[in-house]
Amino acid sequence: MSHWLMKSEPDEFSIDDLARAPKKTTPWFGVRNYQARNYMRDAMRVGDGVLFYHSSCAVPGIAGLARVASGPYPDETQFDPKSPYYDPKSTRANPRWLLVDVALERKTRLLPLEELRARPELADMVVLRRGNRLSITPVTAREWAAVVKRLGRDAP
DNA sequence: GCCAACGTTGGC
DNA sequence: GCCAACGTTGGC
Repeated sequence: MSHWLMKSEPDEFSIDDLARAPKKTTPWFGVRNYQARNYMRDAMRVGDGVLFYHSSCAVPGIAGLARVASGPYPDETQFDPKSPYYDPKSTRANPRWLLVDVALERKTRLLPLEELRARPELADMVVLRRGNRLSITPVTAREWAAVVKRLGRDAP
């Protein structure tokens, strides 16, 4: 099993939105970066662990645990001219953007970016690398275990 | 709002 | 295929 960290802006789609979603599951729509797409298309497997990360907000950090819940399939928003994620160069016959479903495991306390940076055992996390902007990054088994340990119990 | 870092685009 | 210009990300 592999592990991943997936960023979402809580103003757009938060851990609470995921908790309210049908079956607590959402298609991970809107990714328009090839490397992140390739992770979803080629590397993710159903059941892989996901750290749900809140970005571009007052206190960025890990907000919950989730799982990959489907294989890859086309992101519908690329075909919708009214969507901000519309891609006129993509066709249904040859869709450019694929996604996977993500299902909530549990909401946790917020584990702030600042705390991630402060932990020596997490120092090598890809998401912490200088200049990193990838919205999906791999997480090692060791990092996953260390994060889960620090997350502790569920959010009240 | 600033700005460093990075990905993408497009002219050549 | 190079690379400058531009746009975006995302922490601060």
